[in-house]
Amino acid sequence: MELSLKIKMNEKLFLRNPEETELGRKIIQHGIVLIHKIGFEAFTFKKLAEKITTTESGIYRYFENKHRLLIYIVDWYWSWQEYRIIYHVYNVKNPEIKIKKTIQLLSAYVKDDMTTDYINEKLLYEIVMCEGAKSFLTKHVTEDNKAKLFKPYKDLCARIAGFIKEYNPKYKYPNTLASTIIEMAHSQKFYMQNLPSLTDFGGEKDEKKLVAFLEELVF
Amino acid sequence: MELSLKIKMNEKLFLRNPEETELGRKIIQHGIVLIHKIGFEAFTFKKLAEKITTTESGIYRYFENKHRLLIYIVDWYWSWQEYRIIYHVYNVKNPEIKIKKTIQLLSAYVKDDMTTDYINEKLLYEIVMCEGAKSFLTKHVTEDNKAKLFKPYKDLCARIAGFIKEYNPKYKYPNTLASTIIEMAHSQKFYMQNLPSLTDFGGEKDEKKLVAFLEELVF
DNA sequence: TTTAATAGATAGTAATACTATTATTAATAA
DNA sequence: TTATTAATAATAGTATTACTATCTATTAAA
Repeated sequence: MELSLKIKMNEKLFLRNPEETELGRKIIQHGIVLIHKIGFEAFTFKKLAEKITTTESGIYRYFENKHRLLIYIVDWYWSWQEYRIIYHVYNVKNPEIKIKKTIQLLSAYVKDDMTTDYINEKLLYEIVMCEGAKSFLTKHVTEDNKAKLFKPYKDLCARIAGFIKEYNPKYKYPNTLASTIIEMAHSQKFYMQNLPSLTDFGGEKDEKKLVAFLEELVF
Repeated sequence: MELSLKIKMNEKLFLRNPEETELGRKIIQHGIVLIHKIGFEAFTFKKLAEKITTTESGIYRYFENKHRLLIYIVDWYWSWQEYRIIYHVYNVKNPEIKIKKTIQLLSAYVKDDMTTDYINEKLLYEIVMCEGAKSFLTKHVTEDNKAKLFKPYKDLCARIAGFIKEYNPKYKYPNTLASTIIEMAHSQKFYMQNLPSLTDFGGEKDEKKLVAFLEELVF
């Protein structure tokens, strides 16, 4: 990711850059709203086209298929999360504090943060929670990975692994622990809302216990 | 789950019991083979029908849709894993050994174990690794959960949480830790094979390091 | 001003996810 | 035994999905 507010996206994700045109930004903005509303399975380009008064083929000129659009918005989310972490940890020397801050940022309920005009971070966060794994749980993971489509997720993981290495250079599984933190912050949140018996924080509205659990796991 | 070798499946999962007929068993057996081969997205009842020389509508008489078939086989897998754990932990008193055995069973590469004639556990294990999460990552989780379609997964989680409580009755997050173990045993395995930079055991063929990681996490 | 690129609208196609109907076979009652 | 009913199998049909292709209108650059 780039350290500017504008997140540079992998060019292989789209046929034409959606950031550059009105229609492109509408596709992203309302794509997020619609996927959030009806779920990725029921989401189609035709339905999205109706919402933004364009045609199916209009959207196909930007994205090859709906899966690429999903990866696009999920990638954007991970880059945004990494940006937030870098921002909040800036000038912090103590690696323990860096890790704690990271856990908090990943576990907290996200609100639409208004730094980006056409992306609703709250909805995006819920999409990543419910549909995020579908971006790589496919028969074409390997090709997609070669095309660097999952780079933002891997970058975030590597950054957190870096904090863990700073904290304890001898620890043998920094990457595994980092991906565990990211994944658990999201999937336990999904369980809390949908399958509470898989957690110990069923139905609770705040994330304090989840943060406590993750901190215990790490330290 | 029932303690017999025959796993009793939730009746809401099917329209007619696939265990009771030749065609039904073929649907399960070749359904597993085909989902493993082409992935759940590309899998259709028509393609499966061709493989077992029946018709699409023949399969629809057993399962409402392909998602129900997925839940059926994923549920079978979790019940089978719980059965294996109960079996291997039988007469063991020490909760630490119980947990270690559980971690080993969940992390080990599964081979087709031949106790069941028409289900290939090795393929099923890989399906759960790649497609398992899709059984509950839907807009209808809540209804499915009310219909108890995820009971085998929750039972397994509760059993492992029980071991954790035995080991340390004061620990505050037994269910969360249990679901973390189950999930990480499967998703880290997926990463090892497909996105190795998210782990510290990239490309390795055995699960020793994964077991060590999970044990460090718990103890 | 001409050309070239872009956007928009329309139509078309193969495959998917089903449903409904008809045909066939098996089981049971008169 | 025959007639009736019931269960199962096969066939056909439909709306939607996931695209592709074509044609026209508009805008922008040379």
